[in-house]
Amino acid sequence: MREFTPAELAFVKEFKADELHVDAGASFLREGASSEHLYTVLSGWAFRYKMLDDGRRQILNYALPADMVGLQGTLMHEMEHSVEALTPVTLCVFPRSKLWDLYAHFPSLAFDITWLAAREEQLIDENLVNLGRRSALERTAYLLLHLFVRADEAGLVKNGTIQFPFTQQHLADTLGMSLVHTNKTLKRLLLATNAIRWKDRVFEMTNRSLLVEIAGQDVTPRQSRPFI
Amino acid sequence: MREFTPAELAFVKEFKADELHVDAGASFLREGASSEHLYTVLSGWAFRYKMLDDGRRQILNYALPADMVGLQGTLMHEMEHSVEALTPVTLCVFPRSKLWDLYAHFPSLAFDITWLAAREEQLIDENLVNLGRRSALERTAYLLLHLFVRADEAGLVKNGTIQFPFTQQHLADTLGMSLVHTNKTLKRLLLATNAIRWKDRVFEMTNRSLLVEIAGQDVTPRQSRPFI
DNA sequence: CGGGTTCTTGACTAGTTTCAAGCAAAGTGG
DNA sequence: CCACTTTGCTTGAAACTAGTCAAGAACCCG
Repeated sequence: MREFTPAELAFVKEFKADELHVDAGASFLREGASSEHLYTVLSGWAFRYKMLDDGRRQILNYALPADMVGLQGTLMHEMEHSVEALTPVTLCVFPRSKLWDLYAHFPSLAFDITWLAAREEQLIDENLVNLGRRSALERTAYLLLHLFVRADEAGLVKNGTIQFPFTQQHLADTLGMSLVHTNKTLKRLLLATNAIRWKDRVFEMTNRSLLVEIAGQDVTPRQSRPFI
Repeated sequence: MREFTPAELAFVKEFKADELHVDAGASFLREGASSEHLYTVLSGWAFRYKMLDDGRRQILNYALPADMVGLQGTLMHEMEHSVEALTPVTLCVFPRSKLWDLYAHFPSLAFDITWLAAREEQLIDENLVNLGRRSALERTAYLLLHLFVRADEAGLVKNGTIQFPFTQQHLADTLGMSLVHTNKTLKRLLLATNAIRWKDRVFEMTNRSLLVEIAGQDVTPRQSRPFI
């Protein structure tokens, strides 16, 4: 992450109106609502999702510490997706009203926000390829790889191991598959290959290169990124 | 689209380094390349896509007049997707080097760029839900609705009719389905419902509300948008 | 120790891909 | 102007993949 100038730092400090704690399972941004705020995740996992009228849910992406959510709602009239806390989450709150000041006076920060938006788009693009063009097994392997790398970037991996807050239902809703089929695919991945371990909310990649081979493509971590 | 101030207008004019013509079928931005330029589509259709190593292709989204492509490649080190002209396309070229000047001196334009990025994200989000959670029939109906509305926004619809440049392979690669199944689904949509007509590259929506009913959700057009 | 949520499994059904072949329209070159 | 090739569309059958239903096991929490 790049260094701030003192002026930027002062502004960002003031920009940060508040800190917000959200319980696991609570949606703090909702589709259809016009959001007054923009958030940066300081700790915990959240996910962006959309629901269809009949209850089908699609998880679009996950947000980890240093990720920003709610920009769409701030720029457009209303949110087109919801965001739910997967674990207890701490958020940094930016009032929408100050976003314009930021653009007017701190172009470097404005640039960073655009960077973050472009990065988010990149992640969804990858997810889209995953759903559209990969088989269930490849898809699942790729998602796990993706989540592992992102958790690693956020510093959540400790000796090859992460605290993994997902239920299989979450993965199913991310992968666009049914719960049952996700379970069976996961089992195939676990037993047949032994490339991963996942038990009691703890996830471990025991054979990364094998997982990469199954996924058909590696996921490379970001070198640097802005943090606002 | 909002009005520019004279100063903005002057800058944008100068910013526009060049105009570029691309033949149908040519990829003018490529995954893995570091792009020196940012483009705005002035006329024609293009599409963003990603390829897997074995040749599978996923189309991520389409770009119509007034849409911007290549922002990711300008901000990041390299492009993570390619862009191909679907019809002959006219592009407006912005040199990457001037993007920073734009942010520094024209915050309103910077804001517009962020708006466009957020809008693009919104579209991919919708596409993701479509692939992940809708059946083949719903999915196809929704895509056609989506394309029709966007073409309409861009002023390409003339008495309920558009020049439709897609092959069924394009739709298949957008929908994440095989060509054969796309063909059969399309036929089901055509015959069983009579909600659309598509022949000789000309597309017509003969029964919009029925199509909406099949898709399970309507697509509402944008009211206003920036254009750079 | 319940009672709820999550995970697991098998059997059955529905949806989708693959393969293969034929057709139609458009484009190319002798 | 007519073979000939190419590209895109269409169709049926067979094989495979994924979803649904149902029920039981395991786990977690108060």
